[in-house]
Amino acid sequence: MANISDIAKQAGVSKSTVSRVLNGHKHVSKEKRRIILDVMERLEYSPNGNAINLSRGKTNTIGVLVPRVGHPFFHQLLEGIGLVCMERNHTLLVIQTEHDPAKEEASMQYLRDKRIDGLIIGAISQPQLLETMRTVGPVVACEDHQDIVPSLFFNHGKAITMLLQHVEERGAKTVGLCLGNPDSGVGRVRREAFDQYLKTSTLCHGIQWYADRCYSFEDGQALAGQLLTIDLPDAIIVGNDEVAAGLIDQFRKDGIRVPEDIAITGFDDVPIARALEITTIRQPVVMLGRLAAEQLLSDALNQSESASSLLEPSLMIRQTT
Amino acid sequence: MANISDIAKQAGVSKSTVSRVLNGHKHVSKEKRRIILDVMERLEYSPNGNAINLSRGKTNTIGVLVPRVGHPFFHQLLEGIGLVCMERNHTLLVIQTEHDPAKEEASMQYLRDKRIDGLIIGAISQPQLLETMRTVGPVVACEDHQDIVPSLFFNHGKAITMLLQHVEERGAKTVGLCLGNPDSGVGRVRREAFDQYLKTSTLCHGIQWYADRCYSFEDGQALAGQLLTIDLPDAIIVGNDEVAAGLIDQFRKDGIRVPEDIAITGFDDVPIARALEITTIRQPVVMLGRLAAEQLLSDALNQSESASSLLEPSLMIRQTT
DNA sequence: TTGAAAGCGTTACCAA
DNA sequence: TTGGTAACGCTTTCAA
Repeated sequence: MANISDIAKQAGVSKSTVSRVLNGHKHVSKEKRRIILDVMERLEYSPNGNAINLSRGKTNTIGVLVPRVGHPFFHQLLEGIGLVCMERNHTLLVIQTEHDPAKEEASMQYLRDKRIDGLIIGAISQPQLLETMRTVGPVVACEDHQDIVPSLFFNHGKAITMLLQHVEERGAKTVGLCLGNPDSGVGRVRREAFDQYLKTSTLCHGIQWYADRCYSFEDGQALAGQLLTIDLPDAIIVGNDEVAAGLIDQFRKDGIRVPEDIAITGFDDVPIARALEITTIRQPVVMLGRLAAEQLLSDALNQSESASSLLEPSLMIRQTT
Repeated sequence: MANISDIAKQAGVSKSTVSRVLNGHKHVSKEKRRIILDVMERLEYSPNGNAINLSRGKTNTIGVLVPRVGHPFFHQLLEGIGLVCMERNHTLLVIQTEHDPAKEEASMQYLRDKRIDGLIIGAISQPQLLETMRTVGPVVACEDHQDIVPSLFFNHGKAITMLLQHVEERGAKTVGLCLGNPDSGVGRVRREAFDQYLKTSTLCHGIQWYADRCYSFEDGQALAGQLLTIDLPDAIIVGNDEVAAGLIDQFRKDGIRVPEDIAITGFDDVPIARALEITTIRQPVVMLGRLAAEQLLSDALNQSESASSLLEPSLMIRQTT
């Protein structure tokens, strides 16, 4: 593979001059520029990205930390981030943590490493890591960690409150809760809002109606099975549409009527929620991804103060409540 | 930020020795190793990734080309690839093309660039590009381009045949077809298999029962509306579970019974297909991602001959046929 | 407008 | 077991 020296030699100029045309600098004579471009063409020259990165001290690459790209929230987030990357000529490095603390910690290495210019946190189970991360490079979170790093996130607390209010209005006296990862920022916020709401309401909750680490349709089906062995609550708030769908599916198979016997709410408004007419929360996740990426990029360029902001959810009322 | 020279100086050894402990080489005295590690700790040293990449001539990073990460097929593929990357200590660079030819072409740059060690093609609209790509670095495709590059892909033709055979056995005399992008490789293969089957069977198809560019739940609902203005076929083969779900949903709302009045099949076996009990085709997409990544990595290491292979679909018979 | 040379932070070869 | 030094391929500063 030809390198910059080969080009310089063949064109009869110095590396500096070649570098100048490479970077579109002025102050290069028309003739030399033409010769250099010719030689490049002839030798099928292509600059080495790592050398550029090393020399410039930056990579035009941003990393994003997600537990799993298959999860609807995260792949929508990735899509938004990816779009901004395209527009602004950046590259997207995806780090899947599978909620593994060790992997979360290892991800910091990329930043330290200088292999990425900045990092977007999709979700993190050890927020304390953020303290160190932000000393290593620009970080933006898509969960509420605004006391530590700039954060853009949905008002999950408000969403939970809206759901509880809604099922209560529909006449529920008892309510269950099913979360994904209870240790994530989102998990904790949801849990807190749930507990908070109950304190000021006559709605009842008992530990037998609590579950977590439910992520899939099948997890929902399994949960339905468990719930059937006890008295059902009047309503259950589920942190994810697919899990809600699994619950509904299994309940109906077992002759439990939704919403008459139990009201069920989902989260995210993915297609399955529309198909099953699930009452759920809609959030513009792709947009969140875009905003986070834009924030990070302008941050990395010191173009603006880093700010946090809270995006509002909307309640989609359908047939399961 | 401390670099390797700083460490060497403070530890009173040469860069070479530091490099040796960094890479876990033997032939370093216990004592020096300890001193060096101490200094590293004290200075919070972290090696520069770009320098390593440049020096080694490789990055332990693989790229993957997808139209859109939000599409179910592609995010499942990404998930599989991502898992292998984790296991084998590699990093995943995601390139979203949005079907844009210019972006597909630009993606080659990463390979040329040496910023990635290999490239996985999720989908590409200009297969001729692959000719050049494979001269630039290792490439594996997840569509059928086996005449050009190693390819791992599903047998879509077989899947269509299985579906047609199944609905015919169930008594269908007339059948419709609904595709996504008819110009994609997958679209063409499916169409061809469909036409082929009809030639050797008494099943009937008419142009009024054909549709394409249907991608979403809503597209399915709209299609149901259109079909209702004409005589329904006995069965319809739909290229995507979400579209099938939309069809079913709208039909049921309009009092059409599925499968009695019309049998409907989907494709992909995503959660919505399980929720609605849709007869569909299951393809282990995450596994395809894993296999492709493993193929690429062993390829990049010259560990094996590059081979292509055809993965078999399975028919999931449920309640809509 | 051009070129020489000093980085950038590693690895790896060759001697010692 | 160690160290010196030449790569790796580019950018950038300083002089000319």
